[in-house]
Amino acid sequence: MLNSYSSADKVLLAVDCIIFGFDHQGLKILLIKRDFEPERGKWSLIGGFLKRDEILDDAAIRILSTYTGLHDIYMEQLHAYSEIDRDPVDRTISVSYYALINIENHNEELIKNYHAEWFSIADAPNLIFDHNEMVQHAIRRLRYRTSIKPIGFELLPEKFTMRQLLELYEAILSKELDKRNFISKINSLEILNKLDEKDMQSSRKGSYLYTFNKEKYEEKLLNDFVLNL
Amino acid sequence: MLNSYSSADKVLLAVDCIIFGFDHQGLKILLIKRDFEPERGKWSLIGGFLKRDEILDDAAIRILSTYTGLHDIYMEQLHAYSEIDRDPVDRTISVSYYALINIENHNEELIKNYHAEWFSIADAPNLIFDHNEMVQHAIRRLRYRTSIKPIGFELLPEKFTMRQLLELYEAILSKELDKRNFISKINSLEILNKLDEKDMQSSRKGSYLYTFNKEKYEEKLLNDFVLNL
DNA sequence: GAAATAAGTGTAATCAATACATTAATAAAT
DNA sequence: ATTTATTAATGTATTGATTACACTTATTTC
Repeated sequence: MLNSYSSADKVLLAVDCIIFGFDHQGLKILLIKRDFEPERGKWSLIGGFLKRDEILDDAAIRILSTYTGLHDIYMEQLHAYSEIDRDPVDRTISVSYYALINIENHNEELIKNYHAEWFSIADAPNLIFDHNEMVQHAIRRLRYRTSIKPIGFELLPEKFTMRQLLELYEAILSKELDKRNFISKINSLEILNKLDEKDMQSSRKGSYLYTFNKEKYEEKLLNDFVLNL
Repeated sequence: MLNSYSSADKVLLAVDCIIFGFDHQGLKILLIKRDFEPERGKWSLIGGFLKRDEILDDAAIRILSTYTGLHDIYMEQLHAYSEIDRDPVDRTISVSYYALINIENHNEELIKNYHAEWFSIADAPNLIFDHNEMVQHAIRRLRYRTSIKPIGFELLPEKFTMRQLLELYEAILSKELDKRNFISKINSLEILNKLDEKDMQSSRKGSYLYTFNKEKYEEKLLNDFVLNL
């Protein structure tokens, strides 16, 4: 039995993560100021190299948790980028992943230590290598995903109002949605729990808080429903 | 300036192609009997290793054309597979691509020389490594793609009948479609040219042949339409 | 010219998506 | 205590899209 494919070239394999978060200002991504060459001091996605004894999904999870302290996060592989000189140092193929996180949950300490920062999608700085392209690609995928599955719950705090949910969808799809139609569609999915509790921040009247009902959602998923907003 | 990321591990990067074809028997994939170790003699997707000076898309194109003689074929990257021992010889990450080809156009000679063969999706043999999973994944993607863009034209001969088109969609989606509704939906897209010519193979009456109108299609694409079958 | 075969065609019924405006609840101000 | 300001909550009618469904036509073969 052989123990190598002798003629083939080996390459470096990197993982880059597009980390989406959401707050009252809209949809954001987490970027880091590179502290090593090349391109030291420029903004970049967070990333790292795949280890010999590690699968890509685990590398993505490791990288995400190193920089944010978060575990059990929704991540999805996006695409492999392989332009010859995309990284000038060495031939590196990068596999991108995107993650959705609740912006309140991450570890502030870590983010500070790594010189990471949240940027609104609209005014994110220019990024190194092909990272701008990766971000655009991830936004498209996020929009698509959102249109077929109610994915956005990962981006909200555990308890949220209908308005927050509406604004999240508006941010992701970057279009205005009709409030009444939105609410009735969401309600028709029957994947939310309406709490007795109200959020009094937003108005005099106060608005009911909801939680995402994961069991009902999983149940529904079997009959792969579509959310047409 | 550095000239390597010294601490990172290098790996082999392979490309595997799921090649779809279509004929009167339905949807098919092209498989090859491996003539090298490991798993010599077993069925496999066609694939190869990424070269140092090559991007993934080009590797996929090179591999496809080596085995089929075809050029200018629709291919799309699918997913990177990275289980540690997916290939027992050496740590190999594989990026899958799928292609749609007109089954009549490939080079029979080449296919024979390489011991490649077309198999109906339903009765394809068991494949090496994680190739079965790759195929399943590709079928899902093909279905999805078909539902949002009229992609299937790549799989038909240049001139085709409505029945052939209908049967192609039925094969891809693996469900029956209503003939009248299908035809009126396709017609409403206005992306076909109806020829004066008839195909007399299929019936006494003969059925009109159509060609795909690429210009009209490109025009339509701008307003990203959806094909809801 | 009768029989066989697949092609070609239209409508009504149902379901889904959209557009749209008023009342309700409460806190703050006076 | 009353008024004012603010956002939450709610339903319906219209339009558009999707589905279900059956008969006639053209042609070849016998």
